[in-house]
Amino acid sequence: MAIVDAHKLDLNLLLVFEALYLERNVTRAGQRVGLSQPSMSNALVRLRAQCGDALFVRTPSGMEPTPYATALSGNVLRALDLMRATFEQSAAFDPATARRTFTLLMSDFSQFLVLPPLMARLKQVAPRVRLDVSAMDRDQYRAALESGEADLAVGHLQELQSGFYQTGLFVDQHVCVMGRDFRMAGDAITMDEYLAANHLVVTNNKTDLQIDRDLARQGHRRRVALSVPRYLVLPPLLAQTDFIVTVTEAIAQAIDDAIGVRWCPLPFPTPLTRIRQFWHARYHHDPGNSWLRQQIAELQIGATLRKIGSPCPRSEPVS
DNA sequence: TCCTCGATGGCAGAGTAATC
DNA sequence: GATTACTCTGCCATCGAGGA
Repeated sequence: MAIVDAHKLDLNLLLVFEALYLERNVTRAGQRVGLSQPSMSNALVRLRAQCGDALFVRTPSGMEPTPYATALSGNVLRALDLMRATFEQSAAFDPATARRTFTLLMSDFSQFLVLPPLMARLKQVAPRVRLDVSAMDRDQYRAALESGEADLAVGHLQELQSGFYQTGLFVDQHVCVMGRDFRMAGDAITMDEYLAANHLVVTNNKTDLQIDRDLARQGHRRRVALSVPRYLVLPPLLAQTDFIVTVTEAIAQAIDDAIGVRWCPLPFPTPLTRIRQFWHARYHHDPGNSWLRQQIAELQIGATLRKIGSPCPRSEPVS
C-alpha cells in the first residue's frame, strides 16, 4: 500500500472513489459523476496507482471495496460532505436550514440588551443557527475580528472605531441609580449629593473612567466604595446598600424592573453611549455575516432606547 | 452461447511549461 | 506575447472475463 502524496492527489479522484463506493458499478458511477465508462475505468486506474491498492475488485455482486477502500471510505465521504457544505455556505446563506455557528464579542451590557430579542428572533427564522458569545477581554476584540476568530462585535467599543465596518444600533445616556438605603432631598440628585455618595463602579464600563476624568477636570472627585467587573451583581448590592451607580438608562430600567429602585439624570452632562456592531472587511460580503448583521440591526431593543437610522442601517467603513 | 460490464488501445482536445 | 512540445484527461471502439 503506497503512502498517498497529498500534493499529487487529484481531488476529482475522490469523487470517483465516492461514486464507486456508493454505486459498486463503474458504469453507474460514471453516470453519477458525468464520465463515460472508459473514463471512469481510467480514473480508477489512476486512483489505484496513487493509493497502491486495487480499491475495488470485480465480484458477482458488483465492484466490491477492498478492506483498504472500506477503511478510507468514512473519512473520504466525510471530507467531501464537508467541502460541499463549505462551498454551499459561502455561496448562499439560507437561515431556515443553515447550521452555522457565529461567534459574537459583547460586553455583558450588550449581552443583556441584545441576546434576548436576538435569540427569540433566531428561534423563529433560523432554528439551527448557533451563537457563541466570547468572554474575551475587550483589548483582544480587534485581533479576534481580524483573525476571523469572531464574526461580529457589538457594544460601545471606542477601540474599534477605526479600521472596521460598522453600523449604529442605538444610543443611550447615563443616569444615576440609587440603592434602597440612599437618601436625598429631592427627586433629582444634586452635585453635592452625587459627590458625597458611596459609588459602585463597574470596571468593565469604560465610561466610568471617563466620568472620573471629567469630574477631575472640574476639581471634583467621587468616592468609590466598591468596584466590580460585571453588571450582574448590581441588583442585589443596590437592594441592600446606600450605594449609587452610574449606568446607562437601559441598565437602570432593567435593575428597576428586577428589584424596584430609583434612578434619575446625572447632575452633570455626559456623552451619549453609542452602541454599534463592528465587523472586519473579510466578512463584509459574507452572506451569513450580512444576514446576522441585518437581524441585529432590526431588533427592537429596550423601550427607553433610541434607534439609529432606518431598519437597515448603512454600513460605514472607517479608516 | 449470449449478455453484462470492466479494461485497454488509439485518438483528440485542452492545459501547461519551456523557448524564443 | 506567440509558438511549440509535452502531459493529462476523456471518448469511441473493442477486447476479454465471468455469470446465467
